Amino acid sequence: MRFEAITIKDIALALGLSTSTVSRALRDSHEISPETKEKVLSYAKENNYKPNPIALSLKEKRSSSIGVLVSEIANSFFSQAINGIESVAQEKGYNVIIAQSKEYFDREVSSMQFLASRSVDGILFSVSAETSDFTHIQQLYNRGMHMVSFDRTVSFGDIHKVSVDNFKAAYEATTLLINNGFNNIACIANASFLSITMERVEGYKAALKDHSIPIIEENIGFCSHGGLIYEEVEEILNKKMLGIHKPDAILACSDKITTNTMRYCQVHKISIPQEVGLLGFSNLDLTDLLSPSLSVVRQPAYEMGRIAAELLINQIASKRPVTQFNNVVLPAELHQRDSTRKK
Amino acid sequence: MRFEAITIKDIALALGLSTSTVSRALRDSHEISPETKEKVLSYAKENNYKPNPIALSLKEKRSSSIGVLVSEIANSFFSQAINGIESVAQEKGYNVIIAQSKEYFDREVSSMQFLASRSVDGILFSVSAETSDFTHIQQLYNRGMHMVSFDRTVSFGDIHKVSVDNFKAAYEATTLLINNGFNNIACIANASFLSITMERVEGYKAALKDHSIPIIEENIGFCSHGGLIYEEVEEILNKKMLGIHKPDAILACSDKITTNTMRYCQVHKISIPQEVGLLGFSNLDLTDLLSPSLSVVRQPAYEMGRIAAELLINQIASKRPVTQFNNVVLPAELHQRDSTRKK
DNA sequence: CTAATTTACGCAAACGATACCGGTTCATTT
DNA sequence: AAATGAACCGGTATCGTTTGCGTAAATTAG
Repeated sequence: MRFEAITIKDIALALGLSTSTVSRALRDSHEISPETKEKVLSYAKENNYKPNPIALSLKEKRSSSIGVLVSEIANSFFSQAINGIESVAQEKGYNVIIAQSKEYFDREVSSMQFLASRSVDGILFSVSAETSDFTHIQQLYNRGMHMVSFDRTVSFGDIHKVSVDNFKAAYEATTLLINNGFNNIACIANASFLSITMERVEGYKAALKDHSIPIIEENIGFCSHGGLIYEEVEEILNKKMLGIHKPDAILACSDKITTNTMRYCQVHKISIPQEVGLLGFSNLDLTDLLSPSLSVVRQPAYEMGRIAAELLINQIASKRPVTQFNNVVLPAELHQRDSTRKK
Repeated sequence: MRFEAITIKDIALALGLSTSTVSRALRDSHEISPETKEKVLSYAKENNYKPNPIALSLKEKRSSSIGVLVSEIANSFFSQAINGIESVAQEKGYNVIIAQSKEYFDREVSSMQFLASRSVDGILFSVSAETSDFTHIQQLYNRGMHMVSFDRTVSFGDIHKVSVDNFKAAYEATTLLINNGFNNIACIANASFLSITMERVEGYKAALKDHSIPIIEENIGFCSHGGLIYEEVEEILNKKMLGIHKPDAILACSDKITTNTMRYCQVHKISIPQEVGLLGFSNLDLTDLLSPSLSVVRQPAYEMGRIAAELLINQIASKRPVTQFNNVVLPAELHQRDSTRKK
């Protein structure tokens, strides 16, 4: 037994009408008599008629679904962002179809193609750690796909973007470390070409400069695969912690890097904040329960998801082609806790 | 400019063939000459032809998409499970459409209706904390919707189920607490009628019984809204911790309850494990970095998602109606850490 | 009372792809 | 030489819905 719903044809047959009359009655057309309307409407209600969205999609050339492409779902920042996206989509009657790149460029390309081929009306995306080339995105975009870039945004111009003020967040985080007495601060960031990486590293550098602290390039590390696996972060931290300029504090520039750095310190018995201070970007909601409690930059992930989804759906629903592109920049929150408080 | 893809009709027109010939050529039918096939195939490749999945869905009466209904995406267990589901779906060419109940019965019903009305081919679900009545699920199921129940399973019979051995997990967790010298153990669980709650509480009780420890009903608390918000857990813990039988250990029976219990102890300055031991179900991957490091029951969430998705997709693809229903029960992992080690 | 207009509905095409039912060539068999 | 049968391809209905157009009956205007 297959799952089958009642169709307009069934209603027409049952009531001795044509499908077009039924269709118009359901859409409350003026050229259907009140009595017929009433008959159709009540019959439809009784039999729980729901228009077939697939037939509608074929006809209207739109699917009422949006795709979301992120590097990893099981990541507090992205799952919160998806949460926001889903809430807006639900309100506006859209499906959310999710796909993951797992930080691989190839998987990003194929996932995006997958979404496009599944006729989503638009795509919300945050690029993978391996993505420095945006042609696959731009091609899709130029062919008319509605797209909104969030978090790790793209460099080309005419597209809505939603992110936090990464420069300011990193600047203030670094300043906090400096004000707490740390002066040899390492910065472990994501892949070097990502927007968030460049902005955060710039904020880090600017804070050092404004406090007359020399910028040491060896103090900056990049995780070319997003710090997704522990070993990647370990390798980079080994270079810093066993190097000549052993830092007295670390600024960890993403969720995964932060937790993996914490793990590194535990594994290698490096005490925080005595031996090294730690401040990380993180959206976990129990960073205050960690040992030590962790100073963090928290991004408004849920809000970012909501805004990005609203921009996308508005763009999809807009009659005229959109020419005004927003670059929404939200403030991040800085929470000071024990991991940056020298005894 | 709208996003438009090339269709079979375009190919037919360009090559001076009929749509049916093109269709057959693309599907490698034997009744198309090799030359024609070659022409069609190369033209299709050149112009990046992708069959329109919506048209296919309408014709074949299947959408190649599955729905996932969970209480909350931003929850480590569910995001990992969705991760597993998505990986299988990707392999088999299915979309994953997600919906959240937020632990509300009403939202579960409407979300499930939403998924059904969007013509998903099947639904993977874990019921909300408020769901004691399964008629909305059973109705959909009886109308022929393919469904697989995971984690918080349903009570009716003929349906695939995937879960962990909750009884055993709770039994062993409780036994660990007992063996570590705790003997007045509170159990804070999810809503009382959920499968996972009943099984875990039974496991807890059985362990007490087997160790000749009396079962005190006041030591058992239920979070009727899943412990999603802190205040709910706080209220229940207040009753236990300020009551007559103040427990010396707590078994927290879900992700959210575990972290909120930990938060409670911090807020109320209750030292773990000195004043109270804590062992919780949790799928966070930094419970070892908490203060103190947390003893946990960890569920194979990714694996559960994979298995559930495979069962569902196999059922969808099956020609004959499925009569054999699996009840997959996986083992959970018990990790002993400091939160259960009395000094 | 005729002519014009309105009302209320049906017919059929369209969206993209598939599949059944034919039909037209040739080559092979009796 | 006629019949059979592959081989190859086109026409068309179909999925469920919307919509432009056509048209009969009913109403109104002149």
